[in-house]
Amino acid sequence: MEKLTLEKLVNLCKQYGFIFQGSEIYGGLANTWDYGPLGVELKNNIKKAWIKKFIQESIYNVGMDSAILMNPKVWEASGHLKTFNDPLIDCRHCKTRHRADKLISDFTKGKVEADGWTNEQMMDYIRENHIVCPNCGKLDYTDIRQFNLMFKTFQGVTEDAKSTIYLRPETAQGIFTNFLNVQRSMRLKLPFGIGQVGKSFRNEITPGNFIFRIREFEQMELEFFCKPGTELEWFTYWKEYCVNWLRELGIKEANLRLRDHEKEELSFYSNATTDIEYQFPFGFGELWGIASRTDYDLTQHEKYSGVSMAYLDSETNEKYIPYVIEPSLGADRVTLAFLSDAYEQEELENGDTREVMHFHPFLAPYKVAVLPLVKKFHSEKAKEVYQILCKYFMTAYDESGNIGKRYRRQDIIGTPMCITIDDETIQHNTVTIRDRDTMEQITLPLDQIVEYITKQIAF
RNA sequence: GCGGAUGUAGUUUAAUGGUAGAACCUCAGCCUUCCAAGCUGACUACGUGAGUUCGAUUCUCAUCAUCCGCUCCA
Repeated sequence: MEKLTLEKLVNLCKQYGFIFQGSEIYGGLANTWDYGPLGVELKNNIKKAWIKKFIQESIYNVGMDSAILMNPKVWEASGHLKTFNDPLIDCRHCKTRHRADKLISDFTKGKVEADGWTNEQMMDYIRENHIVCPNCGKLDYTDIRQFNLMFKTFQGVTEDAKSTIYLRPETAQGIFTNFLNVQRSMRLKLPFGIGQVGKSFRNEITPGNFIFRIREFEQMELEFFCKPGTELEWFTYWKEYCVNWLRELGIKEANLRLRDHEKEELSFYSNATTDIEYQFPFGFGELWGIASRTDYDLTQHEKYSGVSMAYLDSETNEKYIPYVIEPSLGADRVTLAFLSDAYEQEELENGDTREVMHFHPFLAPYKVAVLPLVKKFHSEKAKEVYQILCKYFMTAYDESGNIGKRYRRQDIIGTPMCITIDDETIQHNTVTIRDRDTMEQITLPLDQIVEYITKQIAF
């Protein structure tokens, strides 16, 4: 079988209405992608599957949906304002990139700190003191550019009243800032988790690889709060829980791997981090980051807001700030993973090949297609059947071309079941259901098909 | 952001300093009673902008986008 390339997948997504390039008729806008009719069904089904497993089926967890715009102090507390904002400078000669403030600080051995300087001040200082490129020794820099990973916008209707606010770079902070609200209103006891699905924005310096790294992306995050000391047990628990979710939805084992972060790689606040990586057409990439974040986030918010984040443990009467396990999954990345995992090229008996998308039926954009065997004899009855099914499932209807062609159209977009309407249907109210994977056909009375399909697509 | 490559219908592609042909796909009609059959017809493209030229899809420049490498990824 030919290897799936990213190019092939991008084309398939475009051709069949999964994903289109953003603003295409205006020449596009870099790294923006729009989900088409099938893509949005797939992605919504993935989100539904996540919510089902992590909220509905977990005795510990509840859901929420916080605002994208937040008080800027949130980002001071979280550290994003500081660490997501670098003055960068390139050496024209050797093409290396440096942080301007670090060049100055290194050059003066820490005697001069450029914190709070304007770009012009830093540039002047570098020129006046002849601070050469540490890599090649030349003094040939580009201008300083501010690389702010957070998108800025303004709140306030009049220009003079406007204040800078940010589009959130992660959904997590909306959960931390609501920790007390959720705990109190839902009468939750540790351990418990709060999950949410939502858009985040990061001005990535190098986006790319289709929807793998985009600047506007969607996250499915769980913040799981537990008693200090128990965090590593829960870390393992959620790691397995996440992998199981992927397995149950049919991700191929061979395309998955776990990567534990080495001590040196860990963020300063984390005492354990594992990435679940998936083998995309361009190689392995991070799909799901599971991090044990200690009490860093809640402590920071306590510090900056002045509001106590302590939890009163009613069993021991202790007060403490809970520790946090954060499994954070990119919705677009995992959509890409399901797309490439579903792709298969099948050899047919006559030597032809066909492309088939083998989505888990729960994820498939259309669950079932209704196909009249011959348009002029069976389409009236077929439309009746369509009207029944569309109340329950995303249902496709196709009457153009011959029956074989219509089966294949459904195969390539991953529809698991096709229902053919023939003379038998008209005479005896029975239909033929053909399964995409087994190619088996079964005959069922019309009044049993809703129940049958419901069973087939269960997750 | 830097370096390199690329840009012709939805897709894959052909040709050309005198504005483009095909295949597949799609659509309509005929035909067709279970896996891309056939026939007839139809729609659709030179990424965008400027320059050179009598005339540019072709040459030049800019821009946008994509791909590959570098850089970056709290």
